[in-house]
Amino acid sequence: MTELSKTYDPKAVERRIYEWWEKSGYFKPENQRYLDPNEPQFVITIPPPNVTGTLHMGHALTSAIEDLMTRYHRMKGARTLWVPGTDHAGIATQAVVEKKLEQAGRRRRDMTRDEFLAEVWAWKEHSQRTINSQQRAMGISVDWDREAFTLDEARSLAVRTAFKHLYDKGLIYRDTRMVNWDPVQLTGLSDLEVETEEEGEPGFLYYVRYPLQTNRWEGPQHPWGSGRWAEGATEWITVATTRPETILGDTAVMVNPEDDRYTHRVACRAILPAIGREIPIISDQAVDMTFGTGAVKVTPAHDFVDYEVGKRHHLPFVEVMDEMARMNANAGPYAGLDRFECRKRLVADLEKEGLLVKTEPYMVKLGRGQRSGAVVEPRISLQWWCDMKAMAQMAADAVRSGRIKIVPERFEKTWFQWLDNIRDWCISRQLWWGHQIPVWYVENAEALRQAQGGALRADLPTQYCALTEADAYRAAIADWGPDVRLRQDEDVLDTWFSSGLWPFSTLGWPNDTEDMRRYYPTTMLETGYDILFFWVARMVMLGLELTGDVPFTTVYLHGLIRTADGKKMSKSRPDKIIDPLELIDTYGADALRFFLVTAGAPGNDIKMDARKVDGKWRSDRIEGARNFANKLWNAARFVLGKLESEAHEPGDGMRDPRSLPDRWITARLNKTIRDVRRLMDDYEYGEAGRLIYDFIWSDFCDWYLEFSKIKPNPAVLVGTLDAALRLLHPFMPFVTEELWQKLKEQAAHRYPLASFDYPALMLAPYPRPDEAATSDDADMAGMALVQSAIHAIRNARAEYNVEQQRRIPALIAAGAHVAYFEEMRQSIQMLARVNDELVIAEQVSAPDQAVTLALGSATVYLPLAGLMDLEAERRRLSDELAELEAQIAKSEGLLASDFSRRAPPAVVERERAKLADLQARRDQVRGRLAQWS
RNA sequence: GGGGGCGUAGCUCAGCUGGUUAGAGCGUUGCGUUGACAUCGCAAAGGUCACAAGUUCGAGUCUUGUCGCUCCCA
Repeated sequence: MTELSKTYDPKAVERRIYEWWEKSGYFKPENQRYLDPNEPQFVITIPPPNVTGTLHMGHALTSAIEDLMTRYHRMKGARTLWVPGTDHAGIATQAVVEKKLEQAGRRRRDMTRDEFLAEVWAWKEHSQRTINSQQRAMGISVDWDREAFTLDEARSLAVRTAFKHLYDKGLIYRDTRMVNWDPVQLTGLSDLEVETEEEGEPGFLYYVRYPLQTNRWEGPQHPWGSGRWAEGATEWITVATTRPETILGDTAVMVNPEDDRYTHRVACRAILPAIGREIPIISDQAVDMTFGTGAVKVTPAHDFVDYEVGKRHHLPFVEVMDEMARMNANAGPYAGLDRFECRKRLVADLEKEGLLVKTEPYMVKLGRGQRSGAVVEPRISLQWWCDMKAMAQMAADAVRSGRIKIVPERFEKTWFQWLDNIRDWCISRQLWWGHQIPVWYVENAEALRQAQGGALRADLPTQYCALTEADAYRAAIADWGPDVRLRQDEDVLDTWFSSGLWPFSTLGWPNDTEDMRRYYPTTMLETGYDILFFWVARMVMLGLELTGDVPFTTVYLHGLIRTADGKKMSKSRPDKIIDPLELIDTYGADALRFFLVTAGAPGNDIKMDARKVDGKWRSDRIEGARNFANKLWNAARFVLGKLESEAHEPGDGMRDPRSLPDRWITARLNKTIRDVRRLMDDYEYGEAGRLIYDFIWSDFCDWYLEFSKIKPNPAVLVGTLDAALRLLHPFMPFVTEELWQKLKEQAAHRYPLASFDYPALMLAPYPRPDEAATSDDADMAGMALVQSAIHAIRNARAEYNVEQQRRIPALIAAGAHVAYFEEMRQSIQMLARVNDELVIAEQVSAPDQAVTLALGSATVYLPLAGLMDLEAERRRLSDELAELEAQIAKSEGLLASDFSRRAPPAVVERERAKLADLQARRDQVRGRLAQWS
C-alpha cells in the first residue's frame, strides 16, 4: 500500500486528479452511465468571464458554487451539463488592449480596424488561456468540448439572427436622441453602464442672473469679458445650475406656471450671457419651485430632462460640445476648451460681468462610465435602440407565475421594480471590438435614381438588415438593381446583447440542434446579484422572445466579495485584488472553495479577511478550511491504518450486533445526510457545508475515531468514511477524490460497498439517508450520557489542575444506564484518563473526599484526595445548586403558565424532560452537600 | 425620493418555517508532544442578539417605529 503523507499536500494531488477526471471524460453528460431516472437533468451555463485579463475572487466564488451544484446533481444521478465559455466584453476589452498599445507607443486611431482587431484577438487568446487554467485549478467540472465564446462563429450567427428577428418585428430601430456619452471611449452607453455617485469633490450650485430684454435695454452694448456686457440692464431672472458651462447651450429659461414670482416673466425674453442669444422664458409643470430660485435654465442638447422639455416646447437644440466633451464653435469665446476648464473660465467671467449672484456648496451627483471612469456627458447622437417593454412584461410574468424561481427570494422585488420601469435599451456602441451591426446602407441611392431616371420606386429602403452581407446584397439588388453599393453599419452591439443569448446560443441556437432539444431550457443560472439587470434580466427577456421559453428555471444569486474594509473588490485598487491562484497555491483549491461556500449566507456579501504577509495573501478563514482538509486527510490515514492492523484478525468483518459507538455514529451520519440533502436542495450550501464539517470533525474524529482506538470496527470505519467523503465531495473535490481512491484501493476487496463499484468519487452516488434505520432513542441518550460523563471528568481534572497524564480513580453511579457505562468502560478510562479501578454500578456509596459531578441520569465521583479542597468543592456545588435552582424555578414557572396548555405537546414534553433532568441534578448536588453538613 | 441588505462573543460570520441553557471559526487563557493529525488534542473565559414598543403561552427570528452602516434604482 502507498503510505499517506503526514499532512495533506494539495499540490501533489490537484493537478493530477483534475487531469484524470478530464481525460476520463467524466465532465461530459454523454458519458454518464450512472443515472437515476427519477432525477431531472441539471443544465447550467457558466457566466462567461470577460477576456480582459485574469479572474478575481468573484469568479472563484462563482466557480465554487456552480461546481458544487453541478457535482451534487451529478452524484445524485442527474444527467448533468455545465457549459463553459468566455465573454468578449466589448468596451472593457477594447480599453485594456488600447491601454496596452499605448504603453508601446501605439494608438488605435493610427491603426486600421483590422489591424486593431488582430491585436485584440491575440489578447483574447492569451486571456482565455489564463482564465481556463485558473478555472481548471479551481476544479470546475465543465464540458470543455462545448466551450463557447460570445464572439465566435456560432455565437455570431445567434447574434445576427436575434438582431434580425427584433429588427423585422420593429423592436429594434435607429434614432437620434439623447444618450449617455462616454467622452473618453467615444461611445454611447446604456443607462446601466453609467454609475451615478455623489462624490466628495467640491460641487457647487451656481446662481446666475440673465438680463431680460426690455424697452430700455435691448441687449449688450459691450463685448463679453469687458466687465460692461450687461451694462444698462434693469430686469433679471436668476437661475441656479451645477453645470454653468452648459449655459452656452441654453435655449430657454423655464418656470413653473403656478409660481407667482415669475408669472409676469413668462413670454419675456432673456439674453444669454456670453453668447447674447435671445431666449424665451417658458412655463412648464416640470419645474420644482423649491429648487434654487424656481427658475431653471434649459439646455436641450446637454441634459436628459431638458431634452424632453426642448421637444415639448419646440426649442432649438444647440450643441456646445464635441464628442470628446470639448467646447465647440457654438460655445463662442470658449470654443476649444475642455468642459471643466470652460466651467472655470465662464464662472470667472460671469463674476466679472456681475452676473454671478452667489455660489453654494452642493452635493453633485456625477455619472461615470462604468469602464472608463470618465464623467458621462448627455449627448444627442444616432444610435440603435431596442424596445424592451413587451419583453420586460414577459420576463416579469415568468417570475410572477413561478416559471422562474429567484433565490434568495428577496431579489424578486428588485426584478419587478426594474422590469416595470424598463426603458429602451441603447444597443449600439461606437467601438471596433464586438458584433458589427448586421445592417447595410445603400451608399449610392441618389446616383442610382439618377441613372434609372425615375424607374425606381420612391419608397425603396435604404437600409437592409440581413444575416450576411450576401443576403443584404441579394435584397438590395432586387430593389435597386445590380449596381447598388452597400456599406455595413460601423457600430458594434453592446456586449450584453450577445451575453443575453448565452443559455441558448451555447446550445446551438438558432439551429435546431440536439443540444437545444435536449438541454433547453437550462436548469440553473448562477451569478452575482450585481448583474441581475445587465445579464439575467436580458437573458430572460431575449430568451422568451427568441426561443419562446424561459432560458432557465432557477436563478441563484450570490453576494459580492469585498475587501477587509468592506469595499467592492472589483472596484478597489489593483493592489487589493487577489488572484485566486495565489490562494490556491498557499492553501489548496479545496480550502479556498470550502471557505467561499461556507463563508456566508445566500445572496450576502463576503468580506475577505485577507491580508498581505511577506508579500503573500493570507486569510485565517481559508487557513481554517485548509486545516479541515488536513484533518480529513489524517482521519483517513487512521482508518486506512486500522484496516491494515485489523486485517490480521481472522474472521473479523462486520461486528454484529454493532457496538454502541457504531450505532451512534451511524445514526449521526444518517441524520447528517438527511439534513445536508435538505439544505442542499434548499440552496443552503453554507449551512450544509458547516454540518458536514461538524460531523467529520466533531462526531467522527473527536469521538468515533477515539472510541475506535479501543475497539475498531473496520466495516463501520470504512462505511462512514466513504459516506463522509461522498458528502463532502462537492465542497472539496480534490482531497475527497484522492482519499476515496486510496480507500477503495485498500478496502474494496474486503468491504464491498456499493459505492466502490464506481470508478470515481465524483461519479459515486450522493449519500442517501437510510430510511429503514431506526436509531434507538435509549442508545442515543446512553451515548450522550457517557459523553457528558467524559466531558465532566475532563472539566473537573482541568479545574483541579490534575496532571494530564495522571490516571485518576472514579466511581459512577449509573442508575438505569449501567450497561452503557459498562460497555464504554475502556473508552471512559482512556478519554477521561481514569484508572483501572473505575467503579460502575447502579448505586455507589460516595467517598467523602471526592468531587461530585451531577449529570442527572448519573453521578460521577472523583476521589481526588490531596488534590481537592473540601471547602472549594462545597463552594462549587453550592454555586451549581443555586444555578440549578434558578433554572428549575424558570422552568417550573413556564410549565405553570399558559405554556403547557397552548404550546405543542412535543415542546411541552421537552420542557418537562428538561425540568426532570434539572431536578435530578439538583437532588444529586443537594444530597452531596447534605452529607457534608 | 423609492426599494433591498446589514447591526448577534474581541474579530469575521451562521442561526432555515418563532420552541432546550443563542452557535462556529479565528483570537484570548490554562494544560498537553511515542502510537491519524501541533495544519493537533483537552478544558475555559467571553453575548442586555443596535434601541423601543407591539403580536404571542413563548421573539435573535414576526410587525411597527428610531438610530447607525451599506447597496441598488430614480
